[in-house]
Amino acid sequence: MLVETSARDDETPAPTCRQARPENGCAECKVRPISVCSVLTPTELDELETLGQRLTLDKGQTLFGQGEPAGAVYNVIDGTLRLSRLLPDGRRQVMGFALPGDFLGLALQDVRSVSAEALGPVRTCRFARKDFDALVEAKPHLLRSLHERAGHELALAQEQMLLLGRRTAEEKVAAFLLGLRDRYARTGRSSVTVELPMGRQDMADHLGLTIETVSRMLTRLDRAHTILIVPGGVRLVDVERLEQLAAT
Amino acid sequence: MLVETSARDDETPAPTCRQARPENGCAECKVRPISVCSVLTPTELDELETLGQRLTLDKGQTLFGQGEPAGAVYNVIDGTLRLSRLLPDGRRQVMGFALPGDFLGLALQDVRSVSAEALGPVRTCRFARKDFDALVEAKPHLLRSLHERAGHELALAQEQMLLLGRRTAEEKVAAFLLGLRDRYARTGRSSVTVELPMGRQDMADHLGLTIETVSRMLTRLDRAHTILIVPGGVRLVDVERLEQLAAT
DNA sequence: CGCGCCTTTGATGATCATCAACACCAGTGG
DNA sequence: CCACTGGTGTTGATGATCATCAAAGGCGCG
Repeated sequence: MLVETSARDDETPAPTCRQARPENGCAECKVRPISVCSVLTPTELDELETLGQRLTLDKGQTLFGQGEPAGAVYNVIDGTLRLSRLLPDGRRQVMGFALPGDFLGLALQDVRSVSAEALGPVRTCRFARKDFDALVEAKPHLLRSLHERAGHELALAQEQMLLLGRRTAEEKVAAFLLGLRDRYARTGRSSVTVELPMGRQDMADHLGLTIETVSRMLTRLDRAHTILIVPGGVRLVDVERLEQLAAT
Repeated sequence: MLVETSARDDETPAPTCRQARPENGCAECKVRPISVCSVLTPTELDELETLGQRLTLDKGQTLFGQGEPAGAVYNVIDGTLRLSRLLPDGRRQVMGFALPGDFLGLALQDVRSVSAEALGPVRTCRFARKDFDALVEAKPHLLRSLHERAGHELALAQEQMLLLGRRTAEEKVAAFLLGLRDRYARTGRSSVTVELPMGRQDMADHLGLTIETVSRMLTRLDRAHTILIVPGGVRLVDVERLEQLAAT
């Protein structure tokens, strides 16, 4: 989920991040085939390579914060980020999680509407808004690709609205697990074991529940042998039952 | 809210709709300045005019249904549409409402992910997907405009997720009324009286509540002199109080 | 070992859903 | 003219789901 906004001027460097040139070029980039870059020709990739900057975050670090000017866009290369919004009184809604291959800054807006925080070690490819805008201006097929991704985001957002508005706690958890499995599958990592890089509180804030309810629903599904809770994730034992719970 | 998908091949004509050539050209179109068409030059407008078709719906008629191939895109000229998604067991989530100036089919996808139904008499401008795609292909600035709108939709969708996941019933209703007022304001119709073309059930399905709760919250706000319920809508009496309830 | 953090589990309670009845209005036909 | 009907909205009584409050269990790490 890359629900994001974008920037106008150059950006204050992300507060606490190490930077480095990519150790290898875009041509060998692990996520190129599934990222926006997949629509670029080799020549265009060379162009892009001169603009991009590798940027690494450690667990808990903030890539950008809600309300900041959006001075850059990012490709996620490795790791997971939490995209969240805060209400003034501290209530939090997690809009989604960004996985490798996702693009942050799709909406090309000027102010961040969400914060992005690393859930573990994260590697990204950073482009200044100015540079990226020029590129988009010059390459309509890149814009087209961005727009297709935006359409996909919109669909995910709708799915999430349906979930938040009309599903029970158990259905929410089931749908979340299946959705995550599907996203992993599309990026190659297909498995009955679904890794959960986020904590229970993050899941709760994503599903509109409390941490206690998430925990209870997971143990309920576990006790019913629908899933099996394992360190760092869950194993989907009875996918059919999960799909029945999550029924679209 | 135009969260929508799009079409590939030509579309089966909307079930029960009268069709007619626009009685007057795009140049005089009431919503042109606020629609996607605002980015087109007079020459391009002429081009567009040969492609568009006026399409009128009566209250309750369906413009398109969830799961159908998306054979056309639409500009809403007049009236209000409800955009909704159904769960197999009948639970419904209203993703949003399309107002004059809104564009349906932003996402340029092949299958409709939501249904669009007229809440009253509606006039639209219809373009076959095929034609519109060709136009978008040829005019990058049109694509850019669509993308900007998509970004705006994404922001609205996020706002709605926050509302659905983390707000109380009273806050939901307050935020909904303010949001509607703001949308009316942007399209010119600014007023302290907010028209509510949708029924209570539609509001409930939009806010993740039941019809009874919506009704109760409205009367509660009315009794507290925060709003005044009037035929066909509400008058916002204490906007400050509403904003405090809706606090972003 | 012991401290901090996250998660789980239990007891209680509030919000909102459900069930039920009634009011209101428009349209229809006696 | 008015009773009748169906649709929509309001109000009240009751109840279920999920939040809140509280405490203990597990785990990594200094």
